[in-house]
Amino acid sequence: MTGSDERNGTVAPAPGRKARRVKIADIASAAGVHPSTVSRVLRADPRGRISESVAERVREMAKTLGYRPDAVAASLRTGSTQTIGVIVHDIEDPVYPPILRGIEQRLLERGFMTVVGNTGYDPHAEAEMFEQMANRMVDGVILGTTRLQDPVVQRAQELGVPLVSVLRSTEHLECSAVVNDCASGMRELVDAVVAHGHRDIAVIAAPQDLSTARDRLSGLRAGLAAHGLEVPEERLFTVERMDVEAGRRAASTLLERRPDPPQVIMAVNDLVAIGAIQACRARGLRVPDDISITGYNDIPLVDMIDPPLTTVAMNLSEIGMRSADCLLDRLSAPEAEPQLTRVRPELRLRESLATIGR
Amino acid sequence: MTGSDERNGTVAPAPGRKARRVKIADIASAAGVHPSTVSRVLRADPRGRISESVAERVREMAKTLGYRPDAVAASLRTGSTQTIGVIVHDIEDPVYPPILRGIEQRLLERGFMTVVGNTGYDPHAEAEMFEQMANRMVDGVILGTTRLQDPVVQRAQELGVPLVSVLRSTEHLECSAVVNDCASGMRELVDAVVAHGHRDIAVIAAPQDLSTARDRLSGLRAGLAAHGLEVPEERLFTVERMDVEAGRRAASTLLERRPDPPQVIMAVNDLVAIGAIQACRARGLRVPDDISITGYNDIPLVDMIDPPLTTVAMNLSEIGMRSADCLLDRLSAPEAEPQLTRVRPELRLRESLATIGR
DNA sequence: TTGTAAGCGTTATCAC
DNA sequence: GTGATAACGCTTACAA
Repeated sequence: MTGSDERNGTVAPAPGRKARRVKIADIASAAGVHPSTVSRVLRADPRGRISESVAERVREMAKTLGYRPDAVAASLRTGSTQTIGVIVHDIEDPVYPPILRGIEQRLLERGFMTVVGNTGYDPHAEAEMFEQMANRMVDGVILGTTRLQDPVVQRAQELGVPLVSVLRSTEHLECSAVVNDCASGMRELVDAVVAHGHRDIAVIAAPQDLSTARDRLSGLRAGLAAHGLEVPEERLFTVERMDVEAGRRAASTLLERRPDPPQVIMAVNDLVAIGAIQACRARGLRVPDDISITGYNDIPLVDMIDPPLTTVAMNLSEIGMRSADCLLDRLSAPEAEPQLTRVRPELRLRESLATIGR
Repeated sequence: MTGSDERNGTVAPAPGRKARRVKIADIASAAGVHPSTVSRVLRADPRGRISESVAERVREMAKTLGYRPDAVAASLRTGSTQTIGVIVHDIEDPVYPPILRGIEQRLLERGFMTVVGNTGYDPHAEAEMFEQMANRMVDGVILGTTRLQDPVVQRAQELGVPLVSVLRSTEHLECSAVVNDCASGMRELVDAVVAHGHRDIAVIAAPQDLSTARDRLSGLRAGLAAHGLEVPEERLFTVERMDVEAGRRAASTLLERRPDPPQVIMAVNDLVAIGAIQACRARGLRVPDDISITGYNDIPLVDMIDPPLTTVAMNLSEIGMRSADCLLDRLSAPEAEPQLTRVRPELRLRESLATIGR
């Protein structure tokens, strides 16, 4: 029974299906006014002032007839769909859901809907998806798959499609971006690692064509440099994809290569860190007694794994909301200069990082 | 450079912005044919057969001018947006991303886009969201928030909007649904619990207005009955929301109520189970030495927590794909009878379930 | 095989 | 204040 009273007055469509949809013209003739008047009333158009009596009658009629505006027709006329597109690599990657939630929440407040597309890490799919969305279905795009040089960003400029990059940015900030402040997060993490007595540090990084991966590595190096340390060549490894399996393989390689394991493995993200933990265990190392591991992201449940993972928590839903704000700004001011917004993350110290007696 | 050759022939819009968008009429006059001919060529309309020479010329022109079809205009004309809506409670709930991925993947293959909406567990938001989507923006809806009696399902019928329920179903199958086979999953789990020697079993269930919650509880009872067991009133608890916090509170209450803890707590899902683990620990109980815990869902990382959680893995992406298939079927055959599809889950035995010596 | 013309439902811009 | 009218860009009978 909840909410059913909201539909009071709605004429149930005759059981003989497919009741023709009520349109503005129907309301107009029922209320004895012109369609344009109805339109003005329903959109509360501030220009054409309508007498309250007519407005009342029209609203009444609209409700009685069960009028539902046709968003497609309105879009064709106005050139705006009140919809924005979000492109992500893989919605199962735990960084995306909180971002999407932030985006969606903010957009909904402003009357926008959100269409989502997965690329499955395929640049071709990404381009294709963008084209589809750009074909007038969306008013703008939030790109969560941005590479340092990204053809999609360029294409968006060609087409004049408002675009904001989220989570990553392009090399020369060709478009506005809202990112995590990876460098500062990494520095805090490095400070903690060093403060725990670690000196022999191995790193599992990711391909440097992603700004996140690059910022994390450079932040890490900067942090170490501040302590007079560095990452020797043979302690630096790279994964192609940032998942558990890749982390496991990289850590295995890492542990094979030298007889003595490092004191700590700093992974480019939590999934890779988890893979590293598994690889260490597989070789009989205890974590964190024999070797410490750090991640990045603080994805759900990493505080519950064994051992709880030391990591850096991005403020993902905030990043999402900011990117939505940013896109909405661009819709109203398309010519504005691209802006880079950095959202600060927070260090999460947990048991996977042990203190080393010196 | 990848893929840029695909845009060969595209005339870069003059730097003097806002190049008017190329439309079918432009191609028509450029190619010296009628717009309708262009339309037929571009949609590869099988009826109006076009001479290959004209077709060739038109395609050529379209490419040269950088034509991009206007999806909105086409939708207004055809009445189809090639878009479907998915409504979920909270995209951060880990059950949804794999489902969305399955849905999106399948729909994309068939040329559909996916718009997603979060309700935040608010029935009013759910109804609102459905109305928005139904206002001609989508060809159909996949509902992931279905309650046993769901006004949205009824509303979809009124409006003639094709709708498929995913993950849950309505009481009397008013619409097609693709669900996990909760009952059979629970039975398998109960068999395992009993086989491990447990007899004193506490249950944290969820409100029975969700079909999943109901099916799990009835499956659990049926499973126990098969072993001549039951859940006494004082061992049955209910959480309002299925998250960690609620699980923690329920388990605390449970442990307070009787001096002796049960041998095992079977939680309605993994998050609740994790809350239960935390509550047990907070009261000084070791898991699984002093008390066993089981979950349901096998969300990411529950195999990595301490202790690894015994649970049941739904086949979520398959559920997603099937629901997409089901919706597409309904688009072509709207009058078909509602179908219930059950997808079988798999038991995941892990350390959180200990063997009890008898 | 191709052209003609009539919309799809809405809103913007005029007039009155 | 309200009405008339013309698009928005595309598709599709129907004609030729």
